[in-house]
Amino acid sequence: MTDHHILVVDDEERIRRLLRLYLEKEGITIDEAADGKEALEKALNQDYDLIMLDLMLPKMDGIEVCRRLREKKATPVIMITARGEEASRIEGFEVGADDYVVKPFSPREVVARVKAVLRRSSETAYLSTDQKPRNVLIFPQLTIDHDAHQVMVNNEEVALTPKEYDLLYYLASSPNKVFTREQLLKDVWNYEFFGDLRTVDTHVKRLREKLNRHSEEASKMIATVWGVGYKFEVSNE
Amino acid sequence: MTDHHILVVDDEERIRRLLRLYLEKEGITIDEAADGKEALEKALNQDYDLIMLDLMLPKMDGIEVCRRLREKKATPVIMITARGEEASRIEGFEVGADDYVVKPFSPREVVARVKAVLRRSSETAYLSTDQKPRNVLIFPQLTIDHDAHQVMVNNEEVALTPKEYDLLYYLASSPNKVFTREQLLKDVWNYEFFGDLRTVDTHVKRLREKLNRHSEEASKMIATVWGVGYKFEVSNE
DNA sequence: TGAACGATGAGAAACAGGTGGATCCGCATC
DNA sequence: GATGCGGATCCACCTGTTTCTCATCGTTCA
Repeated sequence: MTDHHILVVDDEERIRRLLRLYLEKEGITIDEAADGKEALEKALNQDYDLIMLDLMLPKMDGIEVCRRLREKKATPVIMITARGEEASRIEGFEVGADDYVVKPFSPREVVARVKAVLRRSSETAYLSTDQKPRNVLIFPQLTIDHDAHQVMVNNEEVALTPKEYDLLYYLASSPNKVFTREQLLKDVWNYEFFGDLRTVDTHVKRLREKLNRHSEEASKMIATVWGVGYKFEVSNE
Repeated sequence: MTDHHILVVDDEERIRRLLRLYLEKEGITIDEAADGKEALEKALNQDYDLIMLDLMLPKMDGIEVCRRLREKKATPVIMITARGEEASRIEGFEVGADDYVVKPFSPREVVARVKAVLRRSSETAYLSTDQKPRNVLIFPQLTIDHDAHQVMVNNEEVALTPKEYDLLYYLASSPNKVFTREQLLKDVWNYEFFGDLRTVDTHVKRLREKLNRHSEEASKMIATVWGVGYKFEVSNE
């Protein structure tokens, strides 16, 4: 994921900063625009790899920006919509948006979608739709099939709740990397959640519990790092 | 599905844009024409793999375009008709259309038909007409014959309404992959529908109900993924 | 040993899915 | 052009699940 350049359009400075924060971590270069007019100008004058476009904008709404952009360019667009704007969302697809995220979003989710769109736009030329590689993480003992949203331990399915799944998937996506509780709350939960750090503990506990039912080994993969946080540990021999 | 080139003919810009959107995602190159005259000119001067042709067009209607085209070329044609123009549809077949879709169509349906025609025309060279591979999905307990638009459970036919069928077929086309309600509405419903997410639930419910009448097993194939959506689940041994 | 930190359990609150019925719409029939 | 019908959609209640918090108990390590 190198050398990408994307334009973030939102009237709330807070949201722009948040997106910048997470996307720059991925090595992506960010430009910003705060209203529809500015967005369209920049989008037309620069060749972005992707535009993240809020639906409600001063001066010109996201739909209109997208429509006018499409008259000239095929730059991929991810729409950002608030919950309850579903109707306009669909209109967004008609106008040529490639994906959308609903506010409040979790940073993790956004990064995943951005990557997916960037990947897709570079693949689309040579990979036909029905043979896309499946999105699967495989470890000894444990497999996470992200398309099926399914976790297998020793070939038995482990039934996880959404948060448990999200947490496991997040940790397992960066094996052996420690995350603080703060980081986990920020990335796995959405940005409006300012909850208790101990909430993470509770989820870790139940995750271990459920994994443990199928294999004691597997439950040990969620390792506590004293004084720091948690990591998904994979022995490397 | 590589390297195809198709011509989209419709006087409504919105429809052209919509088709472009979904077909380009499949890696297909699109040309557009807005009236019958322009369409015929382009169709004669270029070698398209397929022409999508609206029936009602300014300057020259789709039937006429098709008839004149056929005097010179055998380019496959899919007719686009509005509901209520069924009679002309038949005329379309007489004139040499290969298939038709009725407006408003669902993106999924169009893409499927386009692919089918493209596949057929590349096969037709070496495959005789009556031994075309049938379009059938087979699972333990459940078979979906897409050509016959027929669903069998334990060798008994299950009578489904159109939406129920579309939904089942869509899910079953990507076994074990989870779809959110948003995705399902976007792909299975037509482009004019901006409805309630829970509508999906209702259809799932009735689908399960009907499948369940024939086999409890089969109805369990439509699995709920809590907090995410639905998937068509096939156990994998 | 004690101070800091993690694990745990229980309960309240929020949330999501199932369900049945009301309503709407297009179509066919009379 | 009224009526009936089946399918699609919407709505709101109900129920079971999930999430979050908080207090307490255990553990780690200087």
